Amino acid sequence: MTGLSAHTLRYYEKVGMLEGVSRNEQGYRAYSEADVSWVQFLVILRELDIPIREMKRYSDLRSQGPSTVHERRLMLEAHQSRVQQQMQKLSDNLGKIEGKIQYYKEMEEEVEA
Amino acid sequence: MTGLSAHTLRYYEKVGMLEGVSRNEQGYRAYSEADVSWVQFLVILRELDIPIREMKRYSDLRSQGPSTVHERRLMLEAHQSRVQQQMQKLSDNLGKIEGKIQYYKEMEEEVEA
DNA sequence: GTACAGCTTAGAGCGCGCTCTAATGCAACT
DNA sequence: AGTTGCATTAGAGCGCGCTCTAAGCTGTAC
Repeated sequence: MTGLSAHTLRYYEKVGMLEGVSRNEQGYRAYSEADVSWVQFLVILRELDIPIREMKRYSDLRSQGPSTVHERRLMLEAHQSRVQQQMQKLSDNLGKIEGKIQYYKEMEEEVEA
Repeated sequence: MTGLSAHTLRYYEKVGMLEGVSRNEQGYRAYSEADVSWVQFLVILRELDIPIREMKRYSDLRSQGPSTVHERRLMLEAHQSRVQQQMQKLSDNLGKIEGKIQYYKEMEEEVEA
């Protein structure tokens, strides 16, 4: 449901980003819908290249309740602008690569001609 | 000039992405302008998250001369489309984060009110 | 003369984010 | 009763891309 392996879910729990997962009679984990949504959000953060310790920090704030909403927003905004810069950089570099590709295409045509 | 540390330049040389750097009388490396341009290109590839072994493969092709131009272009095009997809994903995820930020803003306003 | 800065090398070490192992236990199927 | 399959845990291991160490050599400044 989240695309993460069981191993990775255990790991996320171990580092403290995933707390309060309930257990069934046999002691097996029973993930709630809320757990799944939370992990899905963690996956988004991970895909934005946010380091585990930042995700952990965010989790801790979330556990502390609504009083931390402002700080959480600041964190998200900081990463938002970081990712925007990264995308700009990727775009610039893609442009340079595109130039090289065009150059190679010309070379290939000359060889054919 | 490239933003890389001396250690990293040695490392790139060791893994075979940077060959034929000439030496002066004392056996010290003397990087040519061509060397610098090449390293700057490697830095672009690295910033596009191209793995070292791919960069090494590209270097090997380059060493083999103009006959490998076509294959080099294919490699660049493959990474180009991969990066484009990655940027799309980043953009999607930024949208989700933006939604959360707006939600937090509303929560903060309600607390104030 | 000697201290210092900066180069050389092979190889060790590190931080990250998983990923896997090994030993054990429980539940269901044959 | 035995086999299979999936869960549990603590902790080890891995691949990546550096990053640093240690020991030694050379040229320059004082």
